[in-house]
Amino acid sequence: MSTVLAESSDLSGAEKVFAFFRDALLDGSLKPGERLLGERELSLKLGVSRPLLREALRSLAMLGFLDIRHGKGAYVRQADINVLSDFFTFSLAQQPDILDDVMQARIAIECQAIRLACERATESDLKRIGSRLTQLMDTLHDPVEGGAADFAFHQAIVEASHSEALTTLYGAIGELLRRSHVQRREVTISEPGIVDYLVEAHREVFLSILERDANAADLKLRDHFAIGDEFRRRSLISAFTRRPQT
Amino acid sequence: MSTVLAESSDLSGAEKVFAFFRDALLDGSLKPGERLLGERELSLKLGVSRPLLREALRSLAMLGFLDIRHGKGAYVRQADINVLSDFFTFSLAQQPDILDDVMQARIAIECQAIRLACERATESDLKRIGSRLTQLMDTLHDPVEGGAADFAFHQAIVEASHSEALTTLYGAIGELLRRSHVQRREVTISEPGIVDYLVEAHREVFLSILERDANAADLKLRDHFAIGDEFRRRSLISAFTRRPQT
DNA sequence: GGCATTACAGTGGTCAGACCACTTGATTCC
DNA sequence: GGAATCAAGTGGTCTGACCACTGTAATGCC
Repeated sequence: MSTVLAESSDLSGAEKVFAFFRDALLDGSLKPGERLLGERELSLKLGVSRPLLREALRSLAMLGFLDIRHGKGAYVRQADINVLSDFFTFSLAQQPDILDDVMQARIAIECQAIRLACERATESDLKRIGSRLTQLMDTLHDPVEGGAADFAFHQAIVEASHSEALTTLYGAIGELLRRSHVQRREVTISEPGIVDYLVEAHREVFLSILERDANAADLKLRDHFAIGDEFRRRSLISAFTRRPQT
Repeated sequence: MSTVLAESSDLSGAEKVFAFFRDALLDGSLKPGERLLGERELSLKLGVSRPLLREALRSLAMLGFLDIRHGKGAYVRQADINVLSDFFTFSLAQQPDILDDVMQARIAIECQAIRLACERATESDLKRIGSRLTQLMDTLHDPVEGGAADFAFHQAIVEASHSEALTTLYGAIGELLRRSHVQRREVTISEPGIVDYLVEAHREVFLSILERDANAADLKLRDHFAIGDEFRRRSLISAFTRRPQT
């Protein structure tokens, strides 16, 4: 570390801090699981202010290299696929028309997840899905809460897959999906038959998991999505039909 | 933004800031190329201290979403997915278990993508997939190049889906998938019948896209994955059977 | 009038010191 | 022995100050 300081006479404070971490991680003096010095002590050692050190620590935590615990300290961690979460939320948010297209990612993940859920779901998983289904039934007439409950139901299915990759990817686009759910609810809320559809479709999806037939569950879920699209299409046609009379 | 502030009475300062950026990017009020308010003004608007805002800004800059210029301001930039691939190369190389689970993400994305490719693939897409198939055929006996060509073939299918969400997700785990391909090739290279299987399976997948039957293509691809798993399972059994004789 | 220099406003970069919230271990009390 | 309290050390956040950079406007010189 004294070597780093000797070399860093022309580095900015931030560069100095990042160089310290880069070198320590690469030369193995900092390993996963190890705890860093406290912020006050480390900022003194590195010759920078504590807020500046915090900027660097927060950045490294966001990149998944550190795990910062309030009251305990900062720990070096093995970065894993969970770091995807923040990146995706911001990355996909910058794409135009993402709320429509993200539906494809949703279908991809959920249809594979429900197959796995048929094989892997525990009693605890099934209870949670059932509970989310109840909550969904209780919020059918409210687009915002209903959309959120709808998302939570589907998320419970993905979690029942017990695939870290699928769960993480789904979580990464979770905010986009929740917004997509709410948007679809708002658009279709006045369509005749929508409430009956929501009740039946979600109940049948749940039953298909209980029956543990992966192919049937996949098909049932795709039907759910296709009919949802049909309601949305009808709603758009209705809106178009009504407009010239306004 | 006032809505965000009204909702955020129980959020920490940092959470408030990140929620602001997430929402601004999602609702399009912040677009790539746009300049943020100055730190002093923005921290006042968000009701947080300037050092705290700087922590968030530095983090977002590290992730590639902002470009901070001394004396000029901070600008929103389009995140580059290649940043994440580099990150994976460095960070996940030590996590062998991820290669198995990420297969579920691969199946999810590819099976949905191939359905869309049957509907949406252009002549140019089909040409590219065909060209990748030829390359795959030319590298059957080399695990490294063959694995890479195999990955490129599948990636071309995902691109032919013309879904930004699927393409982005696939690209982000692309390095992991390429490694997974190579690993599977290395493990199965000595299995009898592997070459014939690789030839037939990939040709049939390509033909299924040409026939534009989404359900059949999905099934064909799942068969491809299942048989690949069988070869891998056989290879593991062979290795186990041979070991006691060594 | 055109060019060069200087000053100023606004920007980010960093600092010191203070206070709040959380965690953990030690001590005291019942 | 168990529960409650306290203290030390941790991270989380704040205020206010000053430094470095950028760009524009004003001023002076030719």
